[in-house]
Amino acid sequence: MSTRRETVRQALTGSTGFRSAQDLYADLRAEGSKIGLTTVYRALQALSDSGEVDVLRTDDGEAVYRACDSEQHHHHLVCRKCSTAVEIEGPAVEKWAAEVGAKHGFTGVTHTVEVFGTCGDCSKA
Amino acid sequence: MSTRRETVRQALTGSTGFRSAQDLYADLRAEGSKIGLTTVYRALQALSDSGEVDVLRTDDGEAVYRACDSEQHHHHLVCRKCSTAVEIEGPAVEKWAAEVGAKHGFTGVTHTVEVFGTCGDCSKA
DNA sequence: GGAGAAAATGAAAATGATTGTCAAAAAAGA
DNA sequence: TCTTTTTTGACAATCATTTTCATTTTCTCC
Ligand SMILES: [Zn+2]
Ligand SMILES: [Zn+2]
Ligand SMILES: [Zn+2]
Ligand SMILES: [Zn+2]
Repeated sequence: MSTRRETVRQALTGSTGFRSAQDLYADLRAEGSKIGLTTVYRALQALSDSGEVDVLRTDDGEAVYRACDSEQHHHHLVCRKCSTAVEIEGPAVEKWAAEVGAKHGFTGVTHTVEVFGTCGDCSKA
Repeated sequence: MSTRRETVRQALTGSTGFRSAQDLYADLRAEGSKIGLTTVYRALQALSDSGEVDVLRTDDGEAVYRACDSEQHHHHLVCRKCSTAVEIEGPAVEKWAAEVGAKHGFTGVTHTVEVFGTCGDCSKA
């Protein structure tokens, strides 16, 4: 249990939205940490592999991470402006995805589902 | 109506799966075209902007494109191995996404939904 | 058809996120 | 403490994508 990995985890937990590796690195450095960029990437990789954090890609392909409350399978409602996210569930979607996959003879069916919009706070500005 | 853009469009139409810019460029050069990589990128950008082709991101962040039959909003069932894709629809998902967005006070709600798996042909190998 | 303006093209350089390398520093074990 | 293993971080290398910019190809008007 490296302390670095813990540092990154906490930096993520401190945010309600999705954050990029570069973002987190800048924040950590700004608050005095001597952590290296490579280490931030490695920590996020590990956290992501172990399922402790969720990852998604922004429109321009950048990977962003989030330490979600739920350990179970879920999806996100993400604000386009501030990147704040709400964890959401959709049983109907789960079933639909599995069925449509099976219907076309696909195996090992998985899915990615993300909902985007502008959150209440950002809508006012 | 540049002939280059048409060339790229046809290269895409010739494939049933999602293709990357680099892929298409390699193919076009292989078949004798003198097209430049920059032009392929520009053509795909334009086709994507005008909604003529669909775009999605692979796990490693690479953008891949597809010239779909349907002009209407739809989603895809994509093979993880060969990238072949089937156009699918899910009215229930559309409604669910809009509702969950509204319920949390989000405006301008959109969504991305993709289903992945191994297609029948690839499953045999 | 031809001259000049405007748009399209592509080679090469620049960008920017992510990954690889490798030697130093820290942690774990004996 | 001494040795071995793991973690770390500066730096270089990758690689898709974007910018630049000069050249070529269209368009427009005569
Ligand atoms: Zn999540
Ligand atoms: Zn799901
Ligand atoms: Zn499509
Ligand atoms: Zn939809």
